[in-house]
Amino acid sequence: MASKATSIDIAYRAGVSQSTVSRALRNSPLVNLETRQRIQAIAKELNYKVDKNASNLRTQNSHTLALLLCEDPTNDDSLINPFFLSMLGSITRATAQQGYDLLVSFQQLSSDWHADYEDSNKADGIILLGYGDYMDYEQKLEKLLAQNTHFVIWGAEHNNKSVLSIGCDNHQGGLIATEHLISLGRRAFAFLGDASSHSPEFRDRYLGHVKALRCAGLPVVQERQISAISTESAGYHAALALIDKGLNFDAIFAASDLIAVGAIRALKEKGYLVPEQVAVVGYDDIPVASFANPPLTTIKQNTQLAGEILVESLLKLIRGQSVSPQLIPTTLVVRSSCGIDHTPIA
Amino acid sequence: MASKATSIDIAYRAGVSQSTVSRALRNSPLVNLETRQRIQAIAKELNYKVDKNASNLRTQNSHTLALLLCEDPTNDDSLINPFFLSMLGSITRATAQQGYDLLVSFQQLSSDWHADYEDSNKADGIILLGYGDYMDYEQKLEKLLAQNTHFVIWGAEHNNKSVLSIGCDNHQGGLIATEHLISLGRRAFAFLGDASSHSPEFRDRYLGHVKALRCAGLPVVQERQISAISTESAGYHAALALIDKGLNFDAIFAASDLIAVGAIRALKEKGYLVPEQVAVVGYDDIPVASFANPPLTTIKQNTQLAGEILVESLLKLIRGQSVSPQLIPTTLVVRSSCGIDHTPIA
DNA sequence: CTGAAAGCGCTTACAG
DNA sequence: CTGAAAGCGCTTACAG
Repeated sequence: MASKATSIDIAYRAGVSQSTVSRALRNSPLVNLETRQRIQAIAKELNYKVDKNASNLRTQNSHTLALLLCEDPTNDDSLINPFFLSMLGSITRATAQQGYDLLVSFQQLSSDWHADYEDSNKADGIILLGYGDYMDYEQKLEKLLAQNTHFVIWGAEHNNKSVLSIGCDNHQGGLIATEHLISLGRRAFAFLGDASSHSPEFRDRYLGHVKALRCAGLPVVQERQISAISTESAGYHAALALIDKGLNFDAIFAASDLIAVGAIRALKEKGYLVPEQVAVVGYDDIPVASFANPPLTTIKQNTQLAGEILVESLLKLIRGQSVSPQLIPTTLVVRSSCGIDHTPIA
Repeated sequence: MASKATSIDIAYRAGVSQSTVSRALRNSPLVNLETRQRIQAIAKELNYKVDKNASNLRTQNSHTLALLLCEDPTNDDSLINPFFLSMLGSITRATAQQGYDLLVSFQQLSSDWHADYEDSNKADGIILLGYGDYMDYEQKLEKLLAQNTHFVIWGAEHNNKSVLSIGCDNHQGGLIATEHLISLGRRAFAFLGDASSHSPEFRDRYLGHVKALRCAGLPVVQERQISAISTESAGYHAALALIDKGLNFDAIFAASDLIAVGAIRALKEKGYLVPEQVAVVGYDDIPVASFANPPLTTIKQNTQLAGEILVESLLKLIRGQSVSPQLIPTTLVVRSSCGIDHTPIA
């Protein structure tokens, strides 16, 4: 096996200096057109590629973005939340479209993630993605900030204005989901999902939900809010806990589709008819949503657009351009899990 | 912002040479234990990280693996096959566990993918993943081989013995899926999926299917094999085409879950009862499978294990250790889409 | 056990 | 338009 061609090999064949080769390959107008083309032809012939390590070392930037998936460690290890998988796909595409490479990593496996990437010069910036416990990594964000690391974070808007967050409008999502249920005649609502400041995205969904109730003059019943992380099993258990309380309810707004799907399973096991007795709305529009039984009405987050905006914003940040947090609108996807017009039970 | 600390900064503070710092940070026993610890403490304090570009350039290896997702370009751009998304997740994990980084990329966006990664020294090896048209990239594989690139390919075993392939045992999968249907009394089979050499994985599933029919003394009816790529919509149209032929059939073996889900939709639209009149088995066990209506019986590929084996094998290849192709056994996941004992119709 | 030095393969002022 | 040279931040023989 011949070892890889370097710019020196090309210089030798072309009878020019290595500097000229370097310039020609970057298509510098400084180099005579004919020489440039000759050099490029030789490079192609030798299957030459610029050594990124060398050029990055020299220029001190990597043309690489890092994606850190910070998932709730209580999740089953083998399952990544399908919503994030979808985001991962769109971020991968958007990154490639911008001519950057994408380094992917999971948080749990690297305790020192805040420093691992940019500091080791492998990435110019970081995208943080995850429904983690925000309290947990608040300090890590501080550290990133202190180090002047370029990063964007997916999710709710952040208290600290220096943190650039991009996310879907969770408040609006919670609002329209609930308004839809109200318009169908539902009156007694339960909310399944953590609504504390540990899960700012879920909390915003909850706040939107509460706002819709208030606007409609409906009561907000604390006992019908059951905490749950975003898994099918948490949704299942949250719904069981709700049922156990013996309270009346005719609608469930679940903070995520996985929770909704688990809740539907629990409801059916306990003999409830969905949507006749209990309407259910989820959040995310993961692929499973349309295959649930009944198919799940949900709030769709545009992951395609989200990935693009995330990447674009990070790139702007890296280039020193000004960027501001963005809220991406969500849309209601109506399927049959909320049924049609309903006579209120309470 | 202070610029990043280098080994020289540490050397200065520790009052030793830069060489000693480098050794100490790699925990070399050559360096006096006390000195080593002092240096490591200073490094920690300065939040120092080795510059990977520099060390990679020097050592000529990158501790990075590249994953190339080669998807069928006829797919909807926004959707990645959930099976590959799941593989992506397990590969990401497995790579991190081995202390490597993962670079992710899609084929369509880079015409020159065969050279982009290893040649530019950003990755030590490549994992190729995709239900592409194998004929299409046969030559690209040749090129990879010619360049002595380290790579593993997910999928069917390859004619060229120099290509290391890791995959699930598609033949066995097709066999057990069909045997299961036969055991339930099904006799008139249709196969939905490309069975040509363009899709070696699907073809192996088909061959396993045919073998089971032969063993049971059942006819293999050419007209009931309808080509389809792995999308829900292709499955839908394939099933419609099958129905249009006016042939009798009481079982469908679909080459993938997406095809199966599309086929079920078509069957239901046309008034067929699933599984009463037509039993359906899919392949992959994607998340949607359990939520299909009826829940889909399918062949599960162990993506967790597959990711680990893929990464381990590639790493062995890179280290020059011997590796051989591996076939990962599949398992039958029985749900309700094949129903129970059935009186044959033909 | 430690240091001085070479060199990985580029990019880019500087000089002509 | 082109070349000689410095230098990015490491690792690792080589010499002591």
